[in-house]
Amino acid sequence: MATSRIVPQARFSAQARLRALQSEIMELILDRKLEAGDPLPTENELSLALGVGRNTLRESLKVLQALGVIEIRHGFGMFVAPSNLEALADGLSFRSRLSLRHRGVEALQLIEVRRALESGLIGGSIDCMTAEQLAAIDEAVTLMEELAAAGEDMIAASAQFHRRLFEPLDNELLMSLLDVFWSVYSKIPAELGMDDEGLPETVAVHRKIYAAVASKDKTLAAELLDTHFDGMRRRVAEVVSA
Amino acid sequence: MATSRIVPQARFSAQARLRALQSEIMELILDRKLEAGDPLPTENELSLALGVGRNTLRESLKVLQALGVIEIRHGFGMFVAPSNLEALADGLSFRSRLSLRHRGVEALQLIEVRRALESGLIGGSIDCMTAEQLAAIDEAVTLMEELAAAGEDMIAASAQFHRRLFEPLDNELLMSLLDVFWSVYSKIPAELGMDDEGLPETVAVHRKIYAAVASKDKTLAAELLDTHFDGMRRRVAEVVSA
DNA sequence: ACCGGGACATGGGACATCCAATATTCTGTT
DNA sequence: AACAGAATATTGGATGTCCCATGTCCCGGT
Repeated sequence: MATSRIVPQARFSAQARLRALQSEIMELILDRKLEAGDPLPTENELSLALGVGRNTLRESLKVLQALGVIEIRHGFGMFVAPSNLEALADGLSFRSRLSLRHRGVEALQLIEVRRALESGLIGGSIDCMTAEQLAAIDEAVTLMEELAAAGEDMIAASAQFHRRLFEPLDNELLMSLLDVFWSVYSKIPAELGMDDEGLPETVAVHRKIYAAVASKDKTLAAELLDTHFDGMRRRVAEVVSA
Repeated sequence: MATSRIVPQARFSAQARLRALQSEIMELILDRKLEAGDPLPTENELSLALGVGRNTLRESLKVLQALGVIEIRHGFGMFVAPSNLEALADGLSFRSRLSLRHRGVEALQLIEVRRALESGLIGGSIDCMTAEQLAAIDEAVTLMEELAAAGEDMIAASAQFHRRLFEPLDNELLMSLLDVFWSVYSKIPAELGMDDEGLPETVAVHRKIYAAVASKDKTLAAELLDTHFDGMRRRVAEVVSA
């Protein structure tokens, strides 16, 4: 191997090479102090700068796009993306669906993590909740009740409810995570052929949670969330084991 | 034939097309009832089956690889991947570094989420912890103490400690999330120019947490974790606001 | 009979070169 | 001044070609 190859990247495993390329692009963004919304060099410039073919570069760029690092606009250019973990939902969702074919372990894990997050953070959210935000939660519950009465799908309304529960924390990361979990969770009933989100009990629990939050009862709110997710967990477990 | 393909969802943005292609591949995996470790068709077969060029297909495949859906082995083939969210760390980590650069709010959000997760799940972990797992935690604390005494870097040891705390739950999703958070968190001190993980107080807190876990005191363990992360939060907040 | 090395087949990795699709920007006409 | 269409820049996608990594298998040596 004394033949010191001129090749930029040594003969590391292919996976490592691709990741290295991605890292290089990210470093380039950080080095040039680009911020969200700023344009990146064009594909041609980048492929030249990094010494790789445009096609190889594009593979990395698409990955970065999927990871939510950059935004690619056809015919215009590439830009540093604003925060959003949405893309991760695809991978997670796929994995959960795959797991549901066996014993649903991943789906159950997802619910467990979500339970810990929501019941663990509700206290802090109650602390800094404004009257308007409380009213927005009330509104979401009311919408759920109406949809449930009409027998319509209320998964989206439920998501909005949970989202608004934690808006006071002003924590984008948490919001993104909740969105991801929700988008995965929303596919579970369809995959299992169950329809539990429409149950009147579910709506009632949400109403109770709202009441607890409104009365600033952190312990009760946390408990209710716990039982809510516990119920979900049990239902999924039942269907899967059947 | 492929030429006169009327392109079902043609007029959607290119982004949507790429995502659709990824979905098609995932559907294909699910339809064929492939499980983790099973081989996928070759790139050529897939590009033929899906009616796209091999290059385009590869872009999607690389994305799926990054999302942890498939595993690509050079010269051998592609396989349905076992669980691993490691790749997601790249995106998260990048974004956090981007935000640390000016505001550091995301760092605070990250710590908050981590606090909720760990203090919310420690109880369940204590419930199903074996003697061996407890011993492993003890070992991790001891390692931290030794490293701290020697004045060496103990971030990795700290990560191992937290990881072992939640091993009893056997929740891969949680483990992956903790890894992600840790990989981001480990970059915070460097990015902000602080060096707090080496403090003797930190080690002492970890020892106390171990003691609480060993005595099955869920409440105390959760409290200690809370204060631990709260301390972190305060230190980061100081540096950021300075 | 057993072991090892090398040829071979398979399949992913990388690149160059087209051309198509599309968003922005400029320009010319009204 | 305002609008329509052309020019341009940039990404999207397809194809062909070659390279290289990995696994398999045969064949020869021991």
